[in-house]
Amino acid sequence: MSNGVLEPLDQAIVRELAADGRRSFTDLAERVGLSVSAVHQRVRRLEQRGVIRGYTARLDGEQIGLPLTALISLTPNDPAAPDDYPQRLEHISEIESCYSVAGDESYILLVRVGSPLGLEDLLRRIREVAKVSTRTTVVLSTPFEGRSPTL
Amino acid sequence: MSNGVLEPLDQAIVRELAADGRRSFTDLAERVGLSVSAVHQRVRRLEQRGVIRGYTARLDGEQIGLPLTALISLTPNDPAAPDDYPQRLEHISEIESCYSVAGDESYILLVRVGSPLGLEDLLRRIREVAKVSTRTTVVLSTPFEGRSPTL
DNA sequence: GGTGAAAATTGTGGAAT
DNA sequence: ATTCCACAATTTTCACC
Repeated sequence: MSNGVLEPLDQAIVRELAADGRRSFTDLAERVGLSVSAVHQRVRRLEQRGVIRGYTARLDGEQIGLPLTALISLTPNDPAAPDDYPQRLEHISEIESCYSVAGDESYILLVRVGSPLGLEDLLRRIREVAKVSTRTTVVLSTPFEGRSPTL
Repeated sequence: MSNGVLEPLDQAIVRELAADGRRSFTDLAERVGLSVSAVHQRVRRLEQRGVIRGYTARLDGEQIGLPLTALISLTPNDPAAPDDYPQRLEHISEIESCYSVAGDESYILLVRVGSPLGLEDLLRRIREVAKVSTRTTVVLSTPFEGRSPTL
């Protein structure tokens, strides 16, 4: 399938929905210069093609009881073990994102917890279920996060 | 202000909107067991209080022309310089998130670019504008990302 | 693909409890 | 703070280009 570049109109739609995921079709139609129906159809197609993976509310970690964010680097205890770490970690809800990376470590996780004790417990669970050693970098503050990319 | 814990009803609403940012008020009302108006009012209040910071479409980096993700650690060249890095970096649109962290480095950035050349150029700009040295970890794949937290 | 319009559904504000 | 109600706006489908 067509990889890489998005058609300019789809690009415009996607940009608007990245900036405001609740923008109405009416609003989108005006901004991109199409009829409401046309926009509607394009958005559905973008969703089906997986260009748009979904919509989400961006939340304030402090105010929802998860004030502690951390980045955790994973290094396998047994380098010969099969690489099924994502599957092993998927069920741990505190893990927001999981990246497979090039470099010294194998994976980097972004996690959110309620307290230092919660982090300690989370690390114990991660090491146990995935048989890895961990290196944790605590986030002190978040100047900005989840900004929408410029297409 | 009330910090930390959210009222159970607000918690339920926030959880639903994290899972699907386009859920309708009607839908939300059914799921949390309130009238549409009550939900409507609560959502507006959550937005005003900043618990909900906004809504966004989650996009597939590959399909929007930004297939290369990286984590960049920043270390100040001059440790005595004033700490205004976030301000200096804010205008660089490739930087999706900026975390101030405890540990060897001062900041960790999550960035998305179109190509290795794009990454090279981005690194040059970051070093130039922020007077930092950088350490880059390239993301090979993303098993999962941006999952909504369990409240 | 796109348009325009009808029908169904949802959003929004106000008065009352 | 919640519910009910009425009106405005949006979503969704469909026939036609």
